[in-house]
Amino acid sequence: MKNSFKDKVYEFCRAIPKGKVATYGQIARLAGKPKAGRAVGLFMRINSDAPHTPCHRVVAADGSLNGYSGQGGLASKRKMLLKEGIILRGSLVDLLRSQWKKS
DNA sequence: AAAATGACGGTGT
DNA sequence: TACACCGCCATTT
Repeated sequence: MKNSFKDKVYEFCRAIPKGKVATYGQIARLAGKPKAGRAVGLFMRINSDAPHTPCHRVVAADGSLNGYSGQGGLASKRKMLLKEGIILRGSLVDLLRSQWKKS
């Protein structure tokens, strides 16, 4: 209920536009803790995963899909990203073209 | 208060 | 590109 780091993470997570992806480190940075990427991933995992928060649009710094607690796991995540127009290079996301940039 | 946990990031090999 | 190691952090027990 507080405006804690965790809440900010979810907030930014929801701010990711369709067709774009963000890295854990980027969200952490926006939340004010550039090195808290680890914590960010932790929050994604405990999150309700449902469309409430598009945690599937969050990938690792190199574009690799590390994990997904949602249904289907990584396989489903990859599929969703592809469907949203995000370019996938094998198991890696083409960050050069699909990484979200905060205006 | 201290220890354990984990969907990370960067660097070196 | 893949793998191993270390450093960093918030939350929970």
